[in-house]
This record gives sequence, C-alpha cells and structure tokens, in this order.
Amino acid sequence: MGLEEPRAKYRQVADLLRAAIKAGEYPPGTALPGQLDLAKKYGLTQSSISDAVALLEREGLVRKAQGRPTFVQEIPTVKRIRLIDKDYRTNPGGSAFAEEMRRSGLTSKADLVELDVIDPPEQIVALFGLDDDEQVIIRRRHMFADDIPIQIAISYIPIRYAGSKDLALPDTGPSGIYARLAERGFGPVRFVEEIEVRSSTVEESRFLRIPTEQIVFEVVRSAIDAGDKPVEACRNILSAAQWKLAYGWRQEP
Amino acid sequence: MGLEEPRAKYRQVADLLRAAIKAGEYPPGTALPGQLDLAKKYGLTQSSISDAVALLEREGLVRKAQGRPTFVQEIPTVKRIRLIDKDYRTNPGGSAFAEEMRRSGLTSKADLVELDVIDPPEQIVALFGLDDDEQVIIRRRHMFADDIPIQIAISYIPIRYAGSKDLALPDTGPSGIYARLAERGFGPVRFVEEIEVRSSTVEESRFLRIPTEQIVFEVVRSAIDAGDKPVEACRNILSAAQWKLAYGWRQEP
DNA sequence: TAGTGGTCTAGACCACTGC
DNA sequence: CAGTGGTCTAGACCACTAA
Repeated sequence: MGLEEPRAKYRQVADLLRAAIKAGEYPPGTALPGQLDLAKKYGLTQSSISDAVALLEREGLVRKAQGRPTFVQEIPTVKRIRLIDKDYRTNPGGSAFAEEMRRSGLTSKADLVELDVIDPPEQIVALFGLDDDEQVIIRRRHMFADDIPIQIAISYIPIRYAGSKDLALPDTGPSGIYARLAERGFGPVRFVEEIEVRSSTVEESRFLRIPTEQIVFEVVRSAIDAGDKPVEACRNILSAAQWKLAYGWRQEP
Repeated sequence: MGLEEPRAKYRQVADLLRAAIKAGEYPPGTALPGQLDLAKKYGLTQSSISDAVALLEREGLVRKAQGRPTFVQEIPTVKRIRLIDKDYRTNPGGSAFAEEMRRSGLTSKADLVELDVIDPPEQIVALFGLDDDEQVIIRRRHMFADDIPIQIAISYIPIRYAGSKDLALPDTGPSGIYARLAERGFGPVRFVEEIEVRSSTVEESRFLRIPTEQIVFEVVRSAIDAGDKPVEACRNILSAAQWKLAYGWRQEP
C-alpha cells in the first residue's frame, strides 16, 4: 500500500480505515478485519495496527472489547436541547431528560443509586462557598434510554438550604425540589450551565459502556436564588461521542 | 516501584505522573524528566513511558513538542459565557468573543483569513436546505487572546439572503451583519448553538498549537429568522482542554 | 481451544531541538 | 553535536471470548 508520506504509518492506516468506514465498506455493527489480517495487508505489525485502531476508538468510530473483534460503532447521536424560550418553556428540573428522550422517540428510565447526606468534595464546597463541616444532600441517578445507559446525574443540595434529606426523597418529583426550596425561601431565579470535556473515570466508563480513555461531557447546572447564591447543583456526565448539546434562545428585540 | 495491579503498567505510570503533577511536584511550565529517566525509574522501556505520557497529553495535562522535553501545561481555562438574560443582553454577533476576553482581562485580536463566495460543504447545504448550485459567503477568522491562538470562527451566509459579498466586507462590524440581514427582511429572531466534540484536524491543531489527536469543541450557532429559516451560521472551533463553555438564563416565573 | 485484542520488551532509527 | 520524543519491528505473553 502507499504508506510513504511524512506521516506516521499507523495514522495513515487510521485514515484509510476511517475513510473505508465512512464510505460504507464496513457498515455500523459489522466487525473490522482482525489486526493480524490488517497487519499483513498494510505490511505492518499487529502492534502498529493496534495503534491505528486505538485512534479510531478514541474518536468513537469503533468499539473494542476483550477477546472479540472490533466493531464499527452505531452512532445514536442524540440532541440534548435546552430551549430558552417563551414557547418552549425551560424546565430546569431533572425531568428535562425525560422530555428530551420523548422528543427523540426513546423510552427513558432513571435509577436512583444513591441518596445520602455527605461531606462534600472540594469542587462542591467551592461552588457553594460552604464552611468546613457543612454537609450536603447527594442524589445520584443512572439514566437510560431504551435500556441503554446514557447519563449519570449527581445532584447536590446543601443541608443549609434543604433543611433535611426529606427534601430530596425519591417520591419528590424532580422539579418539586425547586418548589420545596422556594417554600423555604431559596427559590432559584437563575441558572447557569458549565460545560467541560474530560476523560472518563473507570466507574463512569463502566456504566456508560465506553472505553476508559474516551471523552465525556461534564455539564454542571447551578440553580441560583434571588440573593445570587447557588442553592442546588447538578452534574451530568454523558459520552461526548454519542451526544450533541444544544442551546437555543430568542433574540431580545 | 509498585506496578503490580491488574492495570496496564503504562496506565499506572500515567496515574503516578498525573498525581505528581497535581501535587505540584512538577509545576506548570516545568519539564518532566526525560522518557529514558522515567523508564529507568519505573523499570519499563522508553516506548512504554511514551505511551504513558501520551495519555497525559491527550488529557491536556502536558504539552509535547518535537525534540524538546515534555512540559507541564499551564491551563488557562477560560470561560465562555453566553448569558441569556435581560441584564446581560445577549450579543449574538462575533463581538461576543471580544466581550468574553475583556471580561477575562485579556486583549483580543481577530484576523480575517478568508472572505469568499464558495460552493458550500455538505454540512452547510443541509443546514440551510440549499439547492444544488447555490453559493454562500464564507468568512473565516483566526482569533487570539494576548496573541495566543484561541479560536477559529467560520461564518456562512447564503447569497440568497446576503444579496452579495458586500454584506460581509471586512469593515462591516460583526453585529452589523444581522442589521444588514434585517434590512433585507431576514433579520434573525432566534438562535441555536449546537455543541459537539471531536478530534482536531491537522490544520486546526496547527493553528491552535495543540497535538493532532487533541479534542476540540465545535460550536455551531445558527441565526434563524421569523420564517424559521436559518439565515446565517457560524462554526467556532476551540481547544476543549483549555476552554469551558457556559450558558446562563433566568427562570421565567 | 483457537482467535481476538492489549501490552510489553529490546533494540533500532528518525526528526527535531538547543547548545 | 547530544538529547529529546515519535515510531516501528519482531517476537512474546496475557486475558478474554466464542465455538
């Protein structure tokens, strides 16, 4: 094959495979040829082919598993729209997820995997400006679309604002949390979402069924009250290869 | 060293180096030990150390260059806020960039590198729903903060709406484009930003001074007119390791 | 069990940097 | 020039999967 450019051979092989996949030569769901076959085909060693395929995996184009062939990924890119608009009234509660799924024609499910009062991590202490020994309610949910793991959502509310754990009990509707906070005088009036990208942790990649090195969105939504203090925060972790985020708003005339 | 877990050694080395960097053992701006030194220290080969450091590079924690040591990255994480709010009135024009920079205390600069009328790429044809031979104005800018390359911005306007290339002439203030479109009856009333993450292309990584495999945000903002048609679109490419995106809005009571 | 991908070594050569 | 990181080979062994 023509692998002569001043570009690493494993990159060139990745380019060729990428092109072949996009051209439909290896349709989604089918297996790539084995690394030994590819090595023979391109005159490289298995190690080099492994490097090439690793590039494609990082891009989310293929999916590898232990002891099995490498499969071309089916990319169910889902939009996550947070419409900020009079017509599509924002629903800043957790139910936004269910709504997005419904719009995409998927059935959604959320498992509550943790509901606790904890000493918060560094990041959360800083966000709320908490004192040393202050505790927060943590509420961790695993979310599915058509039984495929999609998203991890972790919500934090300082006890200072919540009063007690009861505020976040399972039977509290998600948007109900804001109503409860409002009753206690901490109703949110403003929201901010911060979006970062990072490598997934081992636990996250296990649940989301993505390789460890793969990239995830971490979206942190803070609910801010009239006194300009964050009163609740929710971290959402989603696979960045499978998701597209979207925000919309109306021009103020 | 204690590299015995059922986890690849190069991953363990990456973990140790990551921890050392975060602990301040290798402060930002300083060089890591050479790969041969690290290889001796951990009882591995240079190749394996190279694999380990490559992981850190992908995370944006270190920066490698040809023939030079690997340096711990200074992470100038900048927020990019699009406030959707009566107080902080959204400025959907390109000058939002300058505004963000000013808020971060940075001087900004934008170079116009291309202004042309072209046959649009696939993605843009689909976005605007163009006919086969329709052309669009393309306006490509390279943006800097304190002379460091930060962002590539590519704006598209179908000739159908623009009338002629003059609409986007260099001396047209960026927000002026929307005023001109409004004069022609295509004033935007609504905006949507879609956020994706992908590997950078060779050209992008060259300009942004990031490694080729590194991840970039691609933010596409569409301006939509009263007839619900997109009339302008702007693709922004930013390094995902250096940036954090943020969106804010007020709760409708 | 045979086949897959994942990792690792020992050794090599390269392109590039900075002195 | 010596030192850096980047790539590649030939060969090896492993863990895992599927038949």
